[in-house]
Amino acid sequence: MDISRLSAAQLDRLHALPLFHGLDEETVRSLLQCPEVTCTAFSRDTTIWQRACPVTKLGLLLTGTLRIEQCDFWGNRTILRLLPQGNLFGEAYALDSAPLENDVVAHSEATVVFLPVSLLLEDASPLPGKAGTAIYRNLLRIAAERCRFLTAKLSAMSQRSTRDKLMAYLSHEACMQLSSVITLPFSRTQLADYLAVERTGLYRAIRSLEEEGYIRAVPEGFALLQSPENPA
Amino acid sequence: MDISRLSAAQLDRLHALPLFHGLDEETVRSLLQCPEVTCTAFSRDTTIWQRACPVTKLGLLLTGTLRIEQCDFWGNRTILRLLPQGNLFGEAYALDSAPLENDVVAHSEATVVFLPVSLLLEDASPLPGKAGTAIYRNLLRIAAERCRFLTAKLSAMSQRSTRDKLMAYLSHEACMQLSSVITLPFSRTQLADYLAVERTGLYRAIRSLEEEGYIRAVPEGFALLQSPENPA
DNA sequence: TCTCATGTGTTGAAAATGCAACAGACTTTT
DNA sequence: AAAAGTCTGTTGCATTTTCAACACATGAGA
Repeated sequence: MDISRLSAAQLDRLHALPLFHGLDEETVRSLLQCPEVTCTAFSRDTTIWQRACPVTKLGLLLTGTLRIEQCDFWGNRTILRLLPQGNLFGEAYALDSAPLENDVVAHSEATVVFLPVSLLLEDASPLPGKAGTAIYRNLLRIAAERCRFLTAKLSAMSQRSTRDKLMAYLSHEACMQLSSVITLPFSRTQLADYLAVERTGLYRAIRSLEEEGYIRAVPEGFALLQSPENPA
Repeated sequence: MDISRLSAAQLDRLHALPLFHGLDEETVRSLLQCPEVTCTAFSRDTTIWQRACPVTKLGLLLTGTLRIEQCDFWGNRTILRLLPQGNLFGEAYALDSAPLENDVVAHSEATVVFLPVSLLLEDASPLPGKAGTAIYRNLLRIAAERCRFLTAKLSAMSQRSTRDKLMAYLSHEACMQLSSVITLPFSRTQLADYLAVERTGLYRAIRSLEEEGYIRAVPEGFALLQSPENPA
């Protein structure tokens, strides 16, 4: 699919991505019109990239959802995460010329814009100096944010029990949302998947924390209580 | 402590860091001699950075070990990880002006060189054009590698059982080491901490995988077997 | 309206995990 | 050479987690 066939709304959405922050519209447009920039539509369950393949392009997921999968040594497949619309993917591999460690599959119909890293980073980049620096800075921001997110998740997941994972997660969310009353971005079922615990076990943990007065369920989320209030 | 009081060996070690890859010695030396670059010695258990403080410098751990800690909403402290000599730290926060989410403490006596990000990234950076680009590229590489590492660890930790965490870890190591016979970088006790599982549970998992013929213990590591060889 | 699918919340029983305690091998210190 | 410390590997037992099976509410579609 040709990049020029994208709708104006799609181009606007592309331009609004954090990757292009600080770049003027004209620069982005001319970048996207380079012949090396491609746009492909994938139908459901099509493999976009496979493990071990060298990644030289950044992927910009314009529409649809992708699935990051992994097969282990013995052939067992796991779904690592779903990538919603608007996300950048592959940057951790493309920026470091590292072989891909998992498979990227279209989870629904999806449209992806591929941007060769050489266009952005090489000395041959067509970007004028200022714009090149802005892209670098944006990429660094994106990578830094990803690291912080992964570290936070890892610190919750390092807890031994479901109960402690939940507490770590809530605690972190309270910091992020700057409030001791927090709104969950997930359903409870999704929260269980996110924390990689059994849904039913999560319910049990919620109940016991409530009974001990550490948290209180509120619509859409939880309130964190400073110390046990109504000990049984 | 003045940067100029560092020994030649220490300067060499600094220069060899991935952050300065591709930069000539002269550039690195002049960068380090900027008055904004500082070097501090910390004694054991001193807090270097505290949660929520704005981080504007990269830390280069020249000697010693640091400890990354976290306190949750209810005051429980956890050690997230230890940072060995030679590591860069704080970059995920400094590069994105994000407030720190945990505490950094000297685990042993430690020497740290602080490099304000403004020296590296701002338009006012004293680095000549080429060198500035090289630093950007190095920072991106470092961040990308960190992301890949964290993602890999997260994918092992997302497994529900100790057994599956171990299999995921071994499977990944086999890929990295390009061999089905892998060398562990840890003792088994450390491996248990790394995977955030009980040491004794890990032993049980190892035994059962061995009995079922999936793996075989070899000196310093494990051999992965394609399929059950000696089913009980 | 009825059905089908999906999310919520609960439970009992089986299996896995975490904990505490132990014995042996090996090092370092005294 | 004895003592103290650390790392390995094992086990029993209490607790937690998972699994499978429920009942119930809600929303979409026929």
